[in-house]
Amino acid sequence: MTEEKESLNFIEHIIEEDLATTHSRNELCFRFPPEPNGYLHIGHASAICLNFGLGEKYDAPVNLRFDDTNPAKEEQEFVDAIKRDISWLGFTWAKECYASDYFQQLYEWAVRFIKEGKAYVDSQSSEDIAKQKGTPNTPGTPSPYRDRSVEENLELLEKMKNGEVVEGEHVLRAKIDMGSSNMLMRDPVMYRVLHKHHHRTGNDWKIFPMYDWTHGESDYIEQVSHSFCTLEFLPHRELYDWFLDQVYQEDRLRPKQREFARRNLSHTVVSKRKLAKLVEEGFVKGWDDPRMPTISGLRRRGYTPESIRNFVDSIGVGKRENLIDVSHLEFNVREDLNKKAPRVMAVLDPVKLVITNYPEGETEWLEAENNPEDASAGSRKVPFSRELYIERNDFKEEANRKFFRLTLNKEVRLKNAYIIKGESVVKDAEENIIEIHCSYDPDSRSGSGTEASMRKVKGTLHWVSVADALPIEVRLYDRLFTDPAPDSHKEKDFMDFVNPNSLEVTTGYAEPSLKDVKPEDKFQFQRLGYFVVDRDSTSEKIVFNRTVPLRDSWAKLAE
RNA sequence: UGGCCCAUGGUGUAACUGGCAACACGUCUGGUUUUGGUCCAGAAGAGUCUAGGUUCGAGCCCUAGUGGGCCAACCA
Repeated sequence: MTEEKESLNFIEHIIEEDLATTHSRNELCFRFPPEPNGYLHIGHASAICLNFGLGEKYDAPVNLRFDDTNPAKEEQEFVDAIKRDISWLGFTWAKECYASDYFQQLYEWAVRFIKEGKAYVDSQSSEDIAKQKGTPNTPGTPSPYRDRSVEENLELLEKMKNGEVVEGEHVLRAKIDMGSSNMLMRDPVMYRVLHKHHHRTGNDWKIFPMYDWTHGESDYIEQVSHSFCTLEFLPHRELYDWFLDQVYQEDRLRPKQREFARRNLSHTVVSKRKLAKLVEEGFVKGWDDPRMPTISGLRRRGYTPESIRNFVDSIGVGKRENLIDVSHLEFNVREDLNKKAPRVMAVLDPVKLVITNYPEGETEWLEAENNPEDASAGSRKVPFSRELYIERNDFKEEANRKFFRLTLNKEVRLKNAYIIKGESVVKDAEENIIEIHCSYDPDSRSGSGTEASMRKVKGTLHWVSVADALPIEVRLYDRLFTDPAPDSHKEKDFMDFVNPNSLEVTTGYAEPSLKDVKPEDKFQFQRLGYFVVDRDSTSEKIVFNRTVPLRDSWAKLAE
């Protein structure tokens, strides 16, 4: 066994170092802590793959913890959707946890804080409290309630808890340092009063802990060793540690928060508020619209879990600002689908091709390989006859040498079938081509030894037999935003960058073997791209979403 | 007027305690192929934000500057 020199990302370096100094391997424990207030999106995929990936790498548990401390925004529906999406990505959590399970413990600790003079009830308005906080440049001033007696504090917190005060009347604040250069240390709010129904605790609690007061303590309760979050939480670390200092006991493991940069995808917006606007204003049909950057949208677009995980792994983690080009993501889908998606033929912009020397009324069933990348995928039969559909832009009456498709008097191969030669065209009164006539070489059937090495033809076309053609509906997608970074234009509305042509609905014909497909089945339509069967469509026809075009081919076909 | 974080080809990351800047995507050539896909071979493209310093030697360490980001929700 030779030791492979493996390059670690900075997160793994942190863990390796802790393993070498302070932590034993079986102490490692991670967590993914979504707030159940919306759907998971591609941005979350990074955090999911990071935490669960570490779990797999170090054989350590990863908890799925719902950060459900704000009943105003959270719903059971989102809890279910999040669990479904994480499972779909292929990850398994060790424990399903809820911050709300720790409300009682948190409350008992808070009482202790008061008794120890580390917390007090403030009875000012949120505006006044904000004012006293100062600015990043100027220190804050202490609240007039900062030195309330322990008894009074205890009594008021009890009232808050029992719902005897209205929302906003009091808050519980930690007594830290109003002069700190870190705004978060200026007596942060620990509890606020909220008379809202919570999706799990119902109406039991009238006070709800803030994020900072909940997160580190939840990590501590679950004995999470490393709590990874995004960079904007870096200033929270000092507070995370302060809260932990107050409750930490020597014989327990002490969690650490570390931060990484969130990944930004070009031509993508992940702000919940903005995505919601797209849904509300009808630019997309819902949160799982195939154009949406949500995990469910990507799934419906035909992305595979593997492609998303490979993508996240390949872009790594860092600490700097970034804007990852979507071509990275697209590469990963193509790479995965290339191995998995059976090749089938479909024609989206049909024009009739008549093989003049082929017997009328006859149909022969030709052998077609399902996937050249996967021998075990086997083969199928496709019907061939005198009248076929081919792609309109696969024919030009005459063309230059760079045109690798059908022209008059030149030979091309029909995929899985015969070599044909263009003869003539039939046009209507407006000079539109209605039919293309050609002849075929009966001896050139696929597999008959007429490969390119034997006979050079201009190219290979996909086709569908008219008599057996299966009508289909096809949805072609383009990027949702015209700008690589619609979020960076602070002075402009992101709606200015919504691409009005992000969806093109069209029809076409596919080979009959597709008549029994199921939702989420994926195919490569030869030369047209990767497609996925859409579920619950409103169309009579089978609907296919194009996941992604084949590399380059679509642009060139459309030239 | 403050504090903290970051800075490597077009993009994203590497470079283990300093030792000729690597990988992937993208781009461009050429070859194979019954997909203008795949696959194969190859190329171009950064001398690591700037200026100093330490050192035999700096992308890595130090100082200053510049540029970008974060911090003033009873959101997370």
